[in-house]
Amino acid sequence: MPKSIYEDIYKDLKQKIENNTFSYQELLPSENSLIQTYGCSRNTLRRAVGLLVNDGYVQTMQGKGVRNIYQPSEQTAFTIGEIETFKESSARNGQNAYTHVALFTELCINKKQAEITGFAENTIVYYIQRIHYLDDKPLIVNHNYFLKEAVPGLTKEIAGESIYEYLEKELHMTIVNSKRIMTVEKVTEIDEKYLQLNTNDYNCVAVVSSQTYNSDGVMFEYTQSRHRPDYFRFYDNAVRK
Amino acid sequence: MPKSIYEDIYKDLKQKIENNTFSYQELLPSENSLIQTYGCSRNTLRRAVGLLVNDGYVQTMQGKGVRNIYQPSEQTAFTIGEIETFKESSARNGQNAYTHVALFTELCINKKQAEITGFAENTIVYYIQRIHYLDDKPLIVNHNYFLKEAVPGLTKEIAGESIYEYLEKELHMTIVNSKRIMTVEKVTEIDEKYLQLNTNDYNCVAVVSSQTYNSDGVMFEYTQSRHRPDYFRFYDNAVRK
DNA sequence: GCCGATTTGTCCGTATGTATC
DNA sequence: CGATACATACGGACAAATCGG
Repeated sequence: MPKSIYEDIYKDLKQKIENNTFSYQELLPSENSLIQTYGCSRNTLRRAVGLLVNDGYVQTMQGKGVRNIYQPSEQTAFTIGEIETFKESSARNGQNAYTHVALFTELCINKKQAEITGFAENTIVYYIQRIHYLDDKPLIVNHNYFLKEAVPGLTKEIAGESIYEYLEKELHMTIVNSKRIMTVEKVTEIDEKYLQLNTNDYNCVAVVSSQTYNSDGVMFEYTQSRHRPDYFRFYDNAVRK
Repeated sequence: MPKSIYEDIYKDLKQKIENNTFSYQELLPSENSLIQTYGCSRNTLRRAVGLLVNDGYVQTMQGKGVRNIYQPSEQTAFTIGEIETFKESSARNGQNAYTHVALFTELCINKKQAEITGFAENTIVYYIQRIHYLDDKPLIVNHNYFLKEAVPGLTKEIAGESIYEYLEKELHMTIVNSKRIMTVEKVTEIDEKYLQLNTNDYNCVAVVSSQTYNSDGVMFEYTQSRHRPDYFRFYDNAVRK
């Protein structure tokens, strides 16, 4: 069931680029010819191409054309860059994922936690500690705070599978956007315990803190993900306005 | 000299949001009323709003309206998230910046360097080592590789000021996009020397590797920025498609 | 639950401007 | 200079989601 035309065109072009239909630095067919092939309007096609620009796949040049600047990223243990779950991301990389739930409890946000998470004081949340394994190697320690009233019926069992799958399929919640901050922090005792880090080797972890909003505009999740530094990569493409 | 209407509207709305014209979680005026106030077409207005969505400033909800979800970020030593120079960024944060050029030389890319940088073997580049200070504190060690033929006339003196200012104002080059990868790496001898790091404290640095393209579609720069972990922050906003 | 008004989302056609070749 | 290609802007039409009566 196709949702929108521009999305279909975007996906089609994206796949063509990934399959090396166009070689690196080659110009794509012009807007007009793509309009012909897809039988759509100019705006619609431009919208699709705009998404590719954001992805860093192509570069548009006024008067010249659209240049393919896609280079397949070298194989890597773990990549981010969009909102995607651990399960999705590991499946995409063809690896074997497993999640261990170390803690599942309710919590009433205190003043200090309110400052960190962005939840109001005295809010009731589920606090979950999870460790994500990839090919039997512990890579990430996750500290999740979910607004209780926004995620009713969440259980430890669900947390062991995929929370987002539950939210989207069962609760029909739509995740819209996620603000993230990347930092580097000293290893804590918890990190050391679960990530099996030798502090003579690395004494830091890569930390991604995120606030996630649903389609009702409520921030329903604060998560701190603490990554093994040697398996952490964060891809990004910046476009100068 | 205003460039485009949608950009002006975007900047105006952005500023209004930053100045708390709308409170957190409040709905902005509807599209129709904004069209009236700006006297523009619907598409133009929607384009401006779309940029705010990408910035994580607002969230659009079909049938409801546009909600302000901007929260001013706590004061921080150094932030990235767009293409901006060290000079711009430090000025924005109201701090005193200084750049020391430790090395300025020409280099012929060998096989190993080709793999790292993405430049072809035997390419001639300028290789520059720079240390960025903020309020007399060394924060970043930069390893720049600039394609020589793309940046003629680059000197050590320019490198001490702002290379990008030179590229844009003197050479009239337009920087278009920049692919970046964030990782965490062990401290090297060079890092230790220049960043005055105590390895008992932190033995890692935050590394941002970037490939930058100009409007001719040439990758003219590869840079590896090695940041003091305690002053490093990377902001990002992901929008689910 | 239905209906109409409001609001955002998608799509189209067209006109004009600007950069490149 | 003209042809080509992307960039901006406008106006209109219909769809989908929301909300209030």
